[in-house]
Amino acid sequence: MSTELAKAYEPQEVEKRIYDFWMRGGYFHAVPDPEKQPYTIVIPPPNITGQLHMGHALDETMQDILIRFKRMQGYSALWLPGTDHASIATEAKIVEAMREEGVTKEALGREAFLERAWAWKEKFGGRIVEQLKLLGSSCDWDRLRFTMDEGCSKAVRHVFVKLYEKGLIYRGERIINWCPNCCTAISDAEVEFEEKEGSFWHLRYPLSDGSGDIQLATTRPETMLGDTAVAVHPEDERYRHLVGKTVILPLVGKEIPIIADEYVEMDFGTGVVKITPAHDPNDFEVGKRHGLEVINVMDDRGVINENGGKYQGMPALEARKQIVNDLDEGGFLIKVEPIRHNVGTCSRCHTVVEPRVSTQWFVKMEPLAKPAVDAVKNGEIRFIPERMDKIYYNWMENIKDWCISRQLWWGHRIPAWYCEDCGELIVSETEPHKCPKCGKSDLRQDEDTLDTWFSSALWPFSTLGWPENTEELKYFYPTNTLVTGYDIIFFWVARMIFSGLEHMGEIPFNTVFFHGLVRDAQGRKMSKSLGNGIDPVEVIEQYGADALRFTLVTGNSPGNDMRFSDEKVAASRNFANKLWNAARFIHMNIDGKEVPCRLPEKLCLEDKWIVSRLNSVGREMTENLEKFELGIAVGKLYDFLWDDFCDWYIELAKIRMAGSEEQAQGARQVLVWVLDGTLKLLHPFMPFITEEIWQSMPHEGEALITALWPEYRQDLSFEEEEAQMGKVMELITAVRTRRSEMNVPPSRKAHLFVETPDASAFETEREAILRLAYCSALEIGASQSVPQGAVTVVTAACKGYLPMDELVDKEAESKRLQKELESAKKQLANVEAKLSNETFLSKAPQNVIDGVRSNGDKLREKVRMLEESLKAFA
RNA sequence: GGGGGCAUAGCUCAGCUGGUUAGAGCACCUGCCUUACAAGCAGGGGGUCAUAGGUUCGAGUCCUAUUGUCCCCACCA
Repeated sequence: MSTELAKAYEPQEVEKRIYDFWMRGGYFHAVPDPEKQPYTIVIPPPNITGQLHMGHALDETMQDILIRFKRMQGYSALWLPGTDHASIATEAKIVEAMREEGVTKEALGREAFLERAWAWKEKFGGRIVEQLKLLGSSCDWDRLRFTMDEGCSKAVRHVFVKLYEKGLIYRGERIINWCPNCCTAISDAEVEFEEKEGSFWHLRYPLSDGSGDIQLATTRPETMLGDTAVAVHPEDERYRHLVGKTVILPLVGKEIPIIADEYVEMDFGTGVVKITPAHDPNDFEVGKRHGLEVINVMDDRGVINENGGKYQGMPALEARKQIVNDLDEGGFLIKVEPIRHNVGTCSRCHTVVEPRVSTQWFVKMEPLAKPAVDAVKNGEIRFIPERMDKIYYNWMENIKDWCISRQLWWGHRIPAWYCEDCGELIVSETEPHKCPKCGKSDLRQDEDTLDTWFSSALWPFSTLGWPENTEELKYFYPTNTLVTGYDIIFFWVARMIFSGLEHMGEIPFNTVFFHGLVRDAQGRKMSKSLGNGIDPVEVIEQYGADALRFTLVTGNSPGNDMRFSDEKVAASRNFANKLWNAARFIHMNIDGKEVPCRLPEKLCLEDKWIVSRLNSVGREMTENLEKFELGIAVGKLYDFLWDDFCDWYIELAKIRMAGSEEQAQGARQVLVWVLDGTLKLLHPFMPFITEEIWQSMPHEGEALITALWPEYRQDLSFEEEEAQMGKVMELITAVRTRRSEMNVPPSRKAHLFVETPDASAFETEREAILRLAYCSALEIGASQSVPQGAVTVVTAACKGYLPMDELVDKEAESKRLQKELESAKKQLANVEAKLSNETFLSKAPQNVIDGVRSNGDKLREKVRMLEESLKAFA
């Protein structure tokens, strides 16, 4: 960078070059280092099929900020990257691509399909990684992992076998959620309820003894083919006499019992429920209690099977039509009502889920959930924001067993084999060659694969080499912070917690930092169907990665959703540009000169002020960052850089640049030093521009990314000077305001008289006042004889007069002073009321009382001065 | 049915453990090309902090209720 460069910061060229520089330097690589403390973040692995979206951008930005911060603080900071195979999502995409070629999975066969899938992974798995780099993510790319790589797969098999042997994984026939489109079982967490318009069919089931009928209603008439009972509430007087009797199931002609079960709600509908154990979770439970037969009437594709009689071969919806029609003709249909009800859909494809009895693999959750709840309750793991605790408890405490088998090919194949000969089930980490029971070698591996979240649950330790006890695992586990969206607390966070506790005997991370969703400018969720998604890559191209990052963390608090708009990015870009130009200004003044990045021996008032401000901003930011208040932290630096450094300090420095060489050199060094500190504090948020500028400035060390984070220094805290400078700034602002109100252009300078009991600060900053308050001359003293009718400005520390008689509307000026006096008096009255309040004085902390007292003193002085000025008009 | 978030300037939002006169960005108004930056500079207007109670010396901040709004979980056939 040099002064010849563009007036505006151009990120496009800089970012690529700086990222290469970091990569070449190996700065992202973290190793176990006994001299340092470890700090670890594992990335929430993005799907290999995915493209970078704003959610990722937010997620990665937060992680990168934390990692860069910790790295600069001297930790061995590991950010471990990787990607997820996303079994169901990826398989669906591949199948879809194949359909366009006219190829089906079945025609291709398992092996050939998997070849395609791996090719797909090679082709697209790298894309998202490249996009993460555009954001500036300082991941340790040497450690890039994939949930289906050898190590992770080994961990998966190990865990499966271990849990099976402990009895925590079992295979069994249960009612599960079946997606007829994806053609696989899915877990409860993968079902999304959507409110849909439906119909409520009221039916009549005749009693077998011919004594009448019983009426009930259903939203899914096609399941009646599998009805094995009709249920009423045991205390329902209306039906008590019917319990134990049977009805003839219409269309099927089978005799089924009327049973009593408390599950039935008397007040809902007719108080009679048809029971279909094979196709409804509640009915399944009822069926178990009453020993009812379970008749599955649908196949994998949601087509009526051989149990459906004449309806066999019809897809469910078609069967529904036909059945309703037949019921009507048979006189079994009473009426049809429209109804809005919640329907479970597949979270991936939004097909209506079919509850269905099927043999699947499950993880027994209760024993795993308990310690996982305790870890959060006892504070070992902390959620930010805290309210996420409740969501977590609520889920974990009502958890059902986790269905982990999927009828898919892309994923970790279940390490279970069946002996074709004796039927023995063998669960093993490695492929068995003969049956341990009968000794035959005719073994067949289970066809199913595991839920994709089964492998991601192991991510914090499988990526560090587990089940081997590697150096990395010992050093970096447990990890420190997990950054993720609140939407995957169940899918992922909860499962990592119980997995870590179960397999490592230790929590996987101590803090979970949740962020919200990035919404569009109108507050809508970004989605493909709405077409309102904003591509982070395009934003980076237009405004730069730093501007995007800054936008994503500014002005929002943990766990809350945020709106994203072009205007916000533009504002962030402007901030980057502001910094760029401050650096250009400094270059103008130091290029060709010997200026070390070191404070000069002698600091003047404004130097001490800015140094002290930077010092305390640094301390506050450190505190904020440690509390994960990223937005607050960066906000403070924004104000410091823009308001204090640019608008005041640089303006003040210009005066000294034109002064003696000694003055100029002092200013140059302070400029360089303060900029250096600012760049360090800003680096985690805006890594590219800060590194670029830092490299061009006098500095110590080879890269900003590894520079030391500024520590608070007591010797650089100058409270008195900050107060003195404050007085001067207040006067300058007051004069500017008065001039502006009178529409006096800066070109028209005026004489300024300053009356103050303590002139020292004003004397010290004489030149600054002259220049920044647009003065032609300046007189400072304990008292001033001022020409009649001068404009008055009153601050807490002084009174200023501007003899601009001809511009002054005497009456208006008098009124204005009167108004200002009243306001000051009102405030003073407030303060005095407080100070005469005994309970306030006895109960409020001393520092608050002192604050009020000193404010009272200031106000009294101000009132006095205003009254005096007003007299001049009388 | 259960749980939670949000409600602060025209708009988008900050406001950490309660403590002087409630802030920012954008938008708006006025004046400035003051040789770092017009993506800028200097000023300005604009808020009874959703409503009603309560706790407290003191409430945007804590408690209760109400209204509006968004979300999560469960799910009635």
